[in-house]
Amino acid sequence: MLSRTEEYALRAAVYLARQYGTGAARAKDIARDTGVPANYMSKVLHQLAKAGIVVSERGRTGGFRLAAPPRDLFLATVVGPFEPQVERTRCLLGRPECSDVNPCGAHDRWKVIKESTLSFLNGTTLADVIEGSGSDASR
Amino acid sequence: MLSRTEEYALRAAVYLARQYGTGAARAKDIARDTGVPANYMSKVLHQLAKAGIVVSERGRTGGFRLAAPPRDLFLATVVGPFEPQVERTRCLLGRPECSDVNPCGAHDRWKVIKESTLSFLNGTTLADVIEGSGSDASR
DNA sequence: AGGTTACATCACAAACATGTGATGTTCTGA
DNA sequence: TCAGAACATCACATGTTTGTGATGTAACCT
Repeated sequence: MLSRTEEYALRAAVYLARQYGTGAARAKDIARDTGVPANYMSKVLHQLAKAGIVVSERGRTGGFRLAAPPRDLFLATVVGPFEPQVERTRCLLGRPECSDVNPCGAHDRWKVIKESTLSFLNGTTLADVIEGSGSDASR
Repeated sequence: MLSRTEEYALRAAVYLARQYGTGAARAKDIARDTGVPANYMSKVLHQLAKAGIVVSERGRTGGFRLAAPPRDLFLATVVGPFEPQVERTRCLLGRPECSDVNPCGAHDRWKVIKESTLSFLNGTTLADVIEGSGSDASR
């Protein structure tokens, strides 16, 4: 459902959320603890930094920190910089035009799936995830 | 959410469902009408044939037919031969162990998404799709 | 200051998905 | 029977994702 790279971004963000407020974490440690190749994780973290989701600090005491409290960061924000941009609206059956007004046979059902995925990503914060389960509706 | 190849398989299956009972359709025509590269579609159709979802016939009057009535073919069946097999159970946060008993912080919410996708694919037939919309619950 | 430690960046390789072209093989129908 | 039409198969090209290695650059600490 999500690309590997997107998952890696989530893992890093959750990792940083867990130790929010306790200083910067080194890319190498994040990579090791999340089971992601170190150099690859570096690039992912760099992209997250470029997107303003994490802050990087160089030098001896450097590393990465979340740019905002976990409560304010949604999964969609974390994953956003790695999304293909396109294709989210593509018709499942390949029709050039496929919309609510002019739907293909699978449009309505497929739309439910897409929207529940989006609302999961848009409605869940890093804080929600590190606190454990519990739905939006329950608070 | 689905790979391109999986979408191509769906397009072909829906195409064949639409003309179920009227004989075989040629790969070239299916490819043209669904907007898929002809040679690529050939390979997709061949895999569908190997999986027993469609039947191929050679020779002058040859082509592809569905191996069963549209009402009996679920989208999951069509897409199945192209699924990676793995990764469907992978933890979103990369934990080696992640299950209902021992869940990560995102497990429950993520599970809802995965299951709604699966129930869409497992609960929708080709007949449902060509008839237009209408949910399982409504019949 | 200068060395060490971190991130930043570049170059490239491997794996996979996707797409193209050519050729073989089987069946039909005249 | 045999030529044509269709699928079957092989070989390969392209593009993207994922992963690896080496080097550059900035900051800290002694």
